[in-house]
Amino acid sequence: MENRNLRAISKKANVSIATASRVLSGAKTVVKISEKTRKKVMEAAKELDYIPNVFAKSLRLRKSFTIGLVVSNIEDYFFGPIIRGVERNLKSKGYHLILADAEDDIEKETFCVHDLYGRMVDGILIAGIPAGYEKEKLPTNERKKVPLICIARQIDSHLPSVAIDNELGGFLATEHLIMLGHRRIGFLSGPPMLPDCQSRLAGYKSAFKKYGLKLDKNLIMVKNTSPLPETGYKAMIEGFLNKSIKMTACFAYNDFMAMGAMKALLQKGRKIPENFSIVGFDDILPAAYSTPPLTTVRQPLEEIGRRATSMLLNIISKPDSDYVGEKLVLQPKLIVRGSTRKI
Amino acid sequence: MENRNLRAISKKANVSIATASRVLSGAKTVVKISEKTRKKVMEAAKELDYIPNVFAKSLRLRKSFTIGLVVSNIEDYFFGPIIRGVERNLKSKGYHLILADAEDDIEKETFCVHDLYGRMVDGILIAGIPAGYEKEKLPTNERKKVPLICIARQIDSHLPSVAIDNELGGFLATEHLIMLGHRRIGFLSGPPMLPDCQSRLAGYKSAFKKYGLKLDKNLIMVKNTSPLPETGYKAMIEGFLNKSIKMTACFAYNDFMAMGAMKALLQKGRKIPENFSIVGFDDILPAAYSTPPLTTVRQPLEEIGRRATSMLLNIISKPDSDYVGEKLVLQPKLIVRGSTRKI
DNA sequence: GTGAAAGCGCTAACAG
DNA sequence: CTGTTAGCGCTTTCAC
Repeated sequence: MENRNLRAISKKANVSIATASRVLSGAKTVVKISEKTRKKVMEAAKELDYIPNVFAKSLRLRKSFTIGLVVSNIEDYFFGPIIRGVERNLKSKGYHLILADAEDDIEKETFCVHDLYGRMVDGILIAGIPAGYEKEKLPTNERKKVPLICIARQIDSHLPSVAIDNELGGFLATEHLIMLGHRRIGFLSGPPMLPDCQSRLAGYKSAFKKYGLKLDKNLIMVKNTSPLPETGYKAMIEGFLNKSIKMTACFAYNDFMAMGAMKALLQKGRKIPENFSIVGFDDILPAAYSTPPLTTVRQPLEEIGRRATSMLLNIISKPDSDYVGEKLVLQPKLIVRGSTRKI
Repeated sequence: MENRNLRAISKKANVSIATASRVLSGAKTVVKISEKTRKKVMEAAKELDYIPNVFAKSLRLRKSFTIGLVVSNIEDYFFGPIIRGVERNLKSKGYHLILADAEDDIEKETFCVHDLYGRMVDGILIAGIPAGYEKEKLPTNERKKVPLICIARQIDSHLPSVAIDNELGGFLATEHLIMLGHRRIGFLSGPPMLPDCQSRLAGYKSAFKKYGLKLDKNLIMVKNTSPLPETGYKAMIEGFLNKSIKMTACFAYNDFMAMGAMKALLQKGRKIPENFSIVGFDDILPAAYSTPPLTTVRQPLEEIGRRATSMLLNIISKPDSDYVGEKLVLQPKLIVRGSTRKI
């Protein structure tokens, strides 16, 4: 009654443990088994309500059928669709997901990754490195040969990654505002150390260049805290509203910051989009439900999660393949809503 | 080089495997070990960069140091803080979190729980059962004796739970509107089968009763899909704006639905709070950043996650305690912002 | 204080 | 086609 293991089944079915294992452990074995014994075993398993012991299996196979996902901040809605993409893909392939939250702290990020190694995960996905990371601090995969992929934020290292072209995204957002006639366009920056923030800024700059606009440092608003609404709110007040700078539009690092900025603008009597246009980034769920609905640059978040997972599982199944530095770059898409207007 | 296990360490330190285990496996053992050998072992472990094999350990100890968390819909921001509360608490105690997303589907929910059993988790947390669940379908913990706790949505069964007093929350929201002079107050319902939705509705009704208002079925707007912005948007249009019903305010099942409803109201020319007041529920992150900022009933989400985790770990450590039906009920809190006003 | 050895449940040679 | 057997790495009696 106590032990629902292969031995119990083999006894009940009058076969050897090995045979029971062959029947129950799935298709892999090339060995053929007679229908009779197969049935006997299956029935015994059903009767005993057999659940294979994953630890014994993992111990034996040196494989955990588990991958770890570290998100930089679980409170950021940005990760919801990514997690979903990862989880769906994983589930359909019999893998499990161990989730770790770095709480936007680089020390915790490092701890999480180390911890995951100890958990013997077959692979690791890192979604959104916290600001302030240093390449050297990020635990590499050398030691344990556990493949590691970066999601949604490229890291200019030897690690493979799946992300959109952030520079193009920044360009599209800025170009959209330029096309609407804006000239004094701000950049509501996320944490400057974030590689994707740098890329979006680069896109912003290249749009300025292409259309012959002059860069002005006063147009760049920075507040070096997590890219949440509060940060956008403060950056907008301190970097623009409390100063006497001319600005008719801005491009925000992400939707969350844009939402915070919109609140600040409205409080100070600006009307969006009549007086001020704003473009976000990501297209998180509430972006379409803000007032006015937010024009933004969409990232295919679920797809990013899904494809990163496929890439990872692929690497896992072919451990000798040379995936170092492989990068998958997806395309962002401008979604025009109500927060931008012709000047 | 290959094997970084206890055997390697014991060889390097010239001790037995047993001794190495005693030193490295932590405090539990009452046996004393001389400082000398302890040091030898520790050094060897450090040199080899030893990571204990959790599978061997779990196999031996019949314990996984892992708990499973099933969320009904990872896209719902509602779960972010809950996950954080769970994860933080777990991490500090050396446990890991396997996350499963039920995608608001009761079949998947069931699958997830079964799957988690197979994963030998030491306990399970279920956050937000999807609508349409049936008590019988929810896998019970009888079989495997794996403790299972419901979070944020009480289920009127024998399962322990941690949640707020939803009826009180519904009462507070409705009372607030009544105090502001509203009499024709709607209820923007979530999926009616959801137990917390029923409780909030009950609170709404009891406020009506207490203040002598008359219930009117026309005031209840229902759209039986996941409680996301889109659902609130449609329910408001179909249940109110397209009809000729008198209504000056409404209480929404949650913030997400409130946001959708606000969009619908604004599109039809209503002004919030001048023409129409609305109260949400949960106080998710963007609630404070909507236009106008949303008056809502706050749930202490992170605390719920944290306390449910403590409860679960407690049960795990004392498997014989009688926790059946234990319920922890926390208090909701009305947060008044800008979406409600005197009539 | 320390070591030898059994065994957790499973899979994969190797025999037969 | 099926059975025997040797471990995977760890903890834990039981000796000494």
